[in-house]
Amino acid sequence: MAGLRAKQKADRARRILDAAATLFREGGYDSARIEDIAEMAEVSVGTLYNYYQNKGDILVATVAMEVTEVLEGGARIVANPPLNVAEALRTLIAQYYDHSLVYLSKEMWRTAMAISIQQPETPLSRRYTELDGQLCAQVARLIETLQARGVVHAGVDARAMGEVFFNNLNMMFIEFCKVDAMPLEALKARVNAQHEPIAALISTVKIV
Amino acid sequence: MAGLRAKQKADRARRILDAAATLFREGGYDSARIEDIAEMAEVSVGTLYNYYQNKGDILVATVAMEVTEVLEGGARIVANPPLNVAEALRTLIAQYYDHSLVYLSKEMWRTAMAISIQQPETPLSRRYTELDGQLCAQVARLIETLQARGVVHAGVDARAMGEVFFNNLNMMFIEFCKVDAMPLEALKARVNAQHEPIAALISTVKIV
DNA sequence: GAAAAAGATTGAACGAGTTCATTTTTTAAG
DNA sequence: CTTAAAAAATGAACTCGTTCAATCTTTTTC
Repeated sequence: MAGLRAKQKADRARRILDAAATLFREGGYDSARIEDIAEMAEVSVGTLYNYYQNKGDILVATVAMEVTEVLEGGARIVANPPLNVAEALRTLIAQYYDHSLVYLSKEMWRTAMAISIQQPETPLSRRYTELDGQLCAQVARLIETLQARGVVHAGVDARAMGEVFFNNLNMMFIEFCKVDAMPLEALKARVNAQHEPIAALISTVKIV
Repeated sequence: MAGLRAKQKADRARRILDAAATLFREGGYDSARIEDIAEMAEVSVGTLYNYYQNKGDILVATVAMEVTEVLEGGARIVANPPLNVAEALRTLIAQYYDHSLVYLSKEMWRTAMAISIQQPETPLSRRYTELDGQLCAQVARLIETLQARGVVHAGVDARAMGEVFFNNLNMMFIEFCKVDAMPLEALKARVNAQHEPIAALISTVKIV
């Protein structure tokens, strides 16, 4: 048997992640005790720490999976976007926002974002930051694509524009997660209100 | 004697805040133990918790004072800004960024931002969020002022534009705090590179 | 297939933030 | 001035994340 050890290792890692995700979603991050997660995953507390550096890492790992999925969906939109700046942005951003609460609660997002800010040198925080960078690049690519198709004025700095759009939608998402009562639609409406006038400025097509 | 109690109370609150700020700056947030802060402030651990809900609150209180100062400096710039969009933005943002590291370390900022995201319902986190809102409004007011003086095209949505500029500079500041090696000048250069092309779009004055 | 080496697991012990029943101090009332 | 009531201070005890020396399991060696 070539990989009994490797097999057990993969199995345990997955069990821990599943147990943690379940408990985080059920009662929130703080209420899920390491001991509980270990028990549900059928490993000891010490073993859990062989797989993840600390409690936060487990959460960030969960969030990283979610972001990876969103990136894939976003790539499809960027490959063939609506040929209208405001609408293209709305479509891509809706893809991001709509997926965000499928597997994760606002509280989980808040905790994950807080961790990635507070301990940026952790391997999984680095990964989270890197995924953020990819999302940012994706928005920039959208603007570049629109520019290549003549929908955005040639003189516009697509890269800078994309970064600013991304930082805005990201910051607005943080604010959204801070207010439990705020619905997704309100977030989308507010971001659209910010982006639409700017989209009009860089657009070659005038909307009536 | 009307206010012995009130006087002692104010005195203790200040002593705790001073002690905490000193220890946070010296060795970082995590290394400063509650017991150490209490000892330096000459109160017991329990008393400290009568004045602040938790360790994070003490830090957020410190940061809130810093932001308040920055807001005052910003108001002077907005009242009489350079009559050039890119330059006006640069000036206001330099005021924000340059003050940011005078009293606080990047690590303190990271921790404070993380706390205000993670526990947004805490009184002092609310205060921090409110101050953020005031900074945002200040940037919007800058654009409005420039528009009123004819430097920004009349058709531009100054409010939306200001919010987007602010969210961008705020997000970039978070990234800046995540990388210990990054100097202030690099941050300002990157943000300027993002804002300058947009400033050109909304500006009535063309730069050669 | 037995023994040694390497790799993982374990849970008791530790550290630091937080709580709360008790004690002390201040104010108000008689 | 004495005493009762209110407010605040105190620190030992508690919780929970984290560590690490001892133990067990898997792999490699001969």
